[in-house]
Amino acid sequence: MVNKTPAAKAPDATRRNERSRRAILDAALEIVGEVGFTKLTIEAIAARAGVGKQTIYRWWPSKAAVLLEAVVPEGLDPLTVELPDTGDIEADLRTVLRGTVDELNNPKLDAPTRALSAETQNDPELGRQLVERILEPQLQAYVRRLRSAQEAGQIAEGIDLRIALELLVGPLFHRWHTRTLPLTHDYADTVAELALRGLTPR
Amino acid sequence: MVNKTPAAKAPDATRRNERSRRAILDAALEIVGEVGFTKLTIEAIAARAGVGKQTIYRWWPSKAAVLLEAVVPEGLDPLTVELPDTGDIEADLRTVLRGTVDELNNPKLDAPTRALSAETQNDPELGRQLVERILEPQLQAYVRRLRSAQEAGQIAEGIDLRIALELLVGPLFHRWHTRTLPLTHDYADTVAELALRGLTPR
Amino acid sequence: MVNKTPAAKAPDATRRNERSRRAILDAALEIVGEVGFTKLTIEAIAARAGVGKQTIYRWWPSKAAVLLEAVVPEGLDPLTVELPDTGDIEADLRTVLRGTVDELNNPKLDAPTRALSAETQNDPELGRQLVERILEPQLQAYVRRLRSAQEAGQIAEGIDLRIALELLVGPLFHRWHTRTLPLTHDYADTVAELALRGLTPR
Amino acid sequence: MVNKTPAAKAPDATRRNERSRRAILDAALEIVGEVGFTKLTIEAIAARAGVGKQTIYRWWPSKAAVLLEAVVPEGLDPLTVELPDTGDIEADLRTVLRGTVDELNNPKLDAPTRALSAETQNDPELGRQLVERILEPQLQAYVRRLRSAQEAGQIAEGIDLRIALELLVGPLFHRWHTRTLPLTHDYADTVAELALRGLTPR
DNA sequence: AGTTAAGCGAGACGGTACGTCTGGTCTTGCC
DNA sequence: GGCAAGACCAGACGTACCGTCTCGCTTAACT
Repeated sequence: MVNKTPAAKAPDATRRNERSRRAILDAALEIVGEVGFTKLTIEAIAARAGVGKQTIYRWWPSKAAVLLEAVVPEGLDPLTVELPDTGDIEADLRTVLRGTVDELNNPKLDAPTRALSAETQNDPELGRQLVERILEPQLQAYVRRLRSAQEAGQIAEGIDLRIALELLVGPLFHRWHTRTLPLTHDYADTVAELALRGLTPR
Repeated sequence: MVNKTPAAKAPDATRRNERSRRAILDAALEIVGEVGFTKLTIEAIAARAGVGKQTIYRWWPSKAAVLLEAVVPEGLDPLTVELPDTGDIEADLRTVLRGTVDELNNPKLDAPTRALSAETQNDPELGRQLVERILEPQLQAYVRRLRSAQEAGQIAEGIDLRIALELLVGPLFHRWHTRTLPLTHDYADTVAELALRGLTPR
Repeated sequence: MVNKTPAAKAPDATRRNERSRRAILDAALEIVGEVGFTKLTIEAIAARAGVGKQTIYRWWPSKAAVLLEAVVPEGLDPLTVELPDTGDIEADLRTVLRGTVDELNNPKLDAPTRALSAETQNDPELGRQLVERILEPQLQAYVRRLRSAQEAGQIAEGIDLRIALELLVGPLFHRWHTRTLPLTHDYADTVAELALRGLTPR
Repeated sequence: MVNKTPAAKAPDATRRNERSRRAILDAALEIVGEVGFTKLTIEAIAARAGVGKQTIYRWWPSKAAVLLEAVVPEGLDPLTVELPDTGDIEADLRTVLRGTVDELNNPKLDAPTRALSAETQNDPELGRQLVERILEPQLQAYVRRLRSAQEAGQIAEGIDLRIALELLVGPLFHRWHTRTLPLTHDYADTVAELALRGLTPR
């Protein structure tokens, strides 16, 4: 399928100007970092990128969509994501959760990430894309690692690994989202420990 | 403290028109339910409420602030919140998490709640208020109930109850926020069970 | 009955606060001199005069009416106006027209006078009042002086003195109104001379 | 000179939409005739003309400027204006002043003309433009006709023709402006006669 | 002397319009 | 045909004033 609506006339992607595309994505990231998502405007992006507004409207449906593409790691994300597997599930989870904490604390990513996170509440379609292209691949990697642990007898049989995963990442996102308390490595460790304790066989 | 900025001249709250206030809050809730937060405008609220725009700007700093006040249960929320305490911590948590699931699934609350949740990402001050006035009182109730269970020996000593609480509610909010999978009573039960399993003494 | 319109409730003028009245007139004159008539607002007058807005609305129908009252020489204008009569009509007219030129060039009166002059175009009722209370008494004084000259044989019989008067003052007001060329004593003299030349008997 | 302020970025006049321009001018004239200048608003013009407000603000600095352009005869006014020259100066002036009286009595032109006349008092720059683009060309035509009469010996040498002109038109504008007495052909004739009498050689 | 009814300062209110900003579309001319 | 540029229609923004309406408070005048 090429067009959602029959009347839509899709632009010819082969003639697309890659320089303009990069300039737009870079400008969007810069501006969102400077003034926040609310004051990020298509006009400002176009001006900063030295680009006509139509060039943005031609390729993206909204400023959030631009930001989404700007945030997605350029080359290879979809399925390449993999968690470490040393055989020690708790150690591996600590490592990963600490990494997640570090990412969430990264000030350069903070503005666009929060902006996108916010916008998904108002724009479910955007949310679907963000989940599909960024979140879900990572969650699947968790599931695969947990399955490996389950097969090794480190996690009780019969446990829904999807829920297990949410037990691990839910607390981190909750704290990030509400800004109630700081996200630290200690916190990551404790979450990993307590969650795992609920998952291990008795 | 009376004024944030010395130059600000606060309006006289004793002269405030309560009818207008209610009309504004009601109109905001109605409109956000109809067209979503992005298309909710101050002008539309004023028009629907039969009120001048200035009357909104006089008392609220943003449409999000209006919505916040509209969503807060009118009379008595701050500390009255209390969780059931039957002595059976798992049963009580199931009850409460099921209730939370029901609230999150309530279509009438969905639009304003997501709108506020989103806006807190762009407006930290709003987030602070939302946490302080709505979220934190409820979380504290969790902490009190968990402490009671801890004292009854149902939860291991030395466990940080704040983190315990996040283990319970984090997964629910994560699923609500990402719209990945449905929020059901079964899900609430499973989360309660697995989280508690990690908290109980060995 | 005291009221023109049955519904109108006239305020009791005997209880009027003279201090407030003066403060309002003074404030209006000050502000119009500072920012011009367009930016003269009732609110600004009230604020500067330390007066409630209602006190202005109670006694005047518009900001132009305030200005009109502020500009009218306080005590004695209506019929006291009299032109000099030395027996030499040309000399007397030169004196008077030079005086008019001086008044029109007075920078303190310029702003309010132009403002009122302008407003009469949009508000004929105001124009009627301004003519009746300020302009007409002066014009009548001209007519009386011209009649005296006519009776002395210095002005031809049969000449409409109303038109004669307009021949004298019309050019001055035209030049003042259009700001085309400067208003000088020389100009006043020349107008008096040429106009009179058209009025004298052959 | 291109820009008054160096920072101003002038819009590209070659891209201007002529249909919008005409619609705006027509709408302004209509509305001013219906409700008067004070209640003429930019918003109403835009709405009636089916035009965005910005399109008005882009090309005109004020509603008065719009009206000025709307009132200026479209094609060819600047120097084409010429008074009749039959050789009989008094007859010619009667013709012209009668024509002026008719124009000033034209009810369709009355509202916008009075509005502009009024506005020039508050906005000297507008006054300058109105004089330059409308009034002065006509006055110059008077001067040329008077010079022709002077050269024919019908007007005394040494008379300042600029002042002579003001003797003729000043009275008419004074009466129009003050609305004291009606403007009739008889009045025009009398003014022409008396003024000329003052100008002719003895 | 006590009551009562205005005028008064203050400012909240329902409105209208302001002049600006941005959204999203359309047009022009360059490449 | 993509693109930079930017004019265009549309409409929300947040502000300024409008003219009306309470609210207490003075401040007479009239019991």
